[in-house]
Amino acid sequence: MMTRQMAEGAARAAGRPRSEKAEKSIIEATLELIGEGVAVSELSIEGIASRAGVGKTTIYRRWSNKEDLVVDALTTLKPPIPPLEGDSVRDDLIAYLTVIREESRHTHTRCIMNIAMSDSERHPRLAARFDELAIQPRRAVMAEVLRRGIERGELRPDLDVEMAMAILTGAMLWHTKWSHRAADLRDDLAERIVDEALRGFRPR
Amino acid sequence: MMTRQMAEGAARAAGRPRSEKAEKSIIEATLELIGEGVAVSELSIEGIASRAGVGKTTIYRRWSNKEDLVVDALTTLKPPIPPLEGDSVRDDLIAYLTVIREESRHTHTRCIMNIAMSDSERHPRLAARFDELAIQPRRAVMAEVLRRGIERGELRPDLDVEMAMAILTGAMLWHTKWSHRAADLRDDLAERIVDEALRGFRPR
DNA sequence: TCGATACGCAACCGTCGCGTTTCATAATGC
DNA sequence: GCATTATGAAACGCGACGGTTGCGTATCGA
Repeated sequence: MMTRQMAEGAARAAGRPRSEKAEKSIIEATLELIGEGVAVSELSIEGIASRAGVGKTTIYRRWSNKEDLVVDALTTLKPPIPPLEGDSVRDDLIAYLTVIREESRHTHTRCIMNIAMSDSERHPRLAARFDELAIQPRRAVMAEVLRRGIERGELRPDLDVEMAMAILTGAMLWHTKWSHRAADLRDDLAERIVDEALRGFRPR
Repeated sequence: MMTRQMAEGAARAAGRPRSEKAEKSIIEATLELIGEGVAVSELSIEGIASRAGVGKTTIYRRWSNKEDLVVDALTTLKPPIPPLEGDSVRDDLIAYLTVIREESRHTHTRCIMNIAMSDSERHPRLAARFDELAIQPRRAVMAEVLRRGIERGELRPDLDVEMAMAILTGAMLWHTKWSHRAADLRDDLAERIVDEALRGFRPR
């Protein structure tokens, strides 16, 4: 991994090997802090070290700067992509949006998203990583659902898949971010979004 | 203004009055820095003072902390809401989304939005202010357009206005934030979003 | 056993921002 | 003129953090 500090391949293990546990707890602490709403610029190596029960040295030995560490930390995020094999496009989309909604309920996810969005200007590498790990896989899943729907004849053959994804995902994000009336966040939100959107997506 | 440091009403002007110019340049500098992508947590009074050509004292005399200052700065934002009196819902919506799109092209707007979104967890007052000044007026305009459309019979009478707004605005935000293919950001983006969305919004 | 490397910890220096104070100066009312 | 208040500039002590170094210890291969 480019961002890592040497001691990966060659190097010959001559002395005490690096503690796998230390590394894990460092990354864990980093993700925890991020999950608690600490912005990248506010993350301090000292804070991470103390949270991880680790010396600063141990961190600097592995990563030469904060951004490298955060990039590696994000890498460990394995977003669970739900398998969508329902009977209909409607079922799959509702299941998908429900997952998105549940995720964005948790502060952890929200903070990570915030970082991805707000620090994207100043930390393009972070943004790229986040996109690669979190956004793209979901896009792929959703695109596949929509394509299947087109094949099955549930959706218009000329449907712009990208546009459809933007409408569905955008509507959900908008609601979870800016909704002001509790009524808009009812449990059937995903269902209502999908039903409204599908009106225009189905063949006429 | 609650957040302001006294010397507003009573107090009797006994000595040298506070410089109106200094106050303006402080707020201006604050907005400039925010516009350049500096997060609230990274904003420093010193930085603002030096940018504004002002002593720190002058700032502390007026605001007791950073957040108060930023709140006041945001207050001066007067988002221009375009008058939407087109011939059709389609025209109005396209005009509206085009404005949103143009705004989000400019780094200034993007950064302010970033702050509003990412700092909303830690600075609820900021988020509330931003919502009041930037979000709500736009929501109102768009809701009015949609309601007019319903009255005119251009839109389904049972259309959920909130949902429609979420779909339209969400789709545009999603595109401008996460779009990866240049093709998705073509000049006719607003038009394409509106046309796709309206398919489901019109009476059948 | 020995050399090498990693470990946690503490100390270190340099930088930066905060919030305060002091200073000479400028603008106002009496 | 005189008292009063504001101004920009500079400096203060303080704490947080970065990044480095040394210490004593732990864990590896040879």
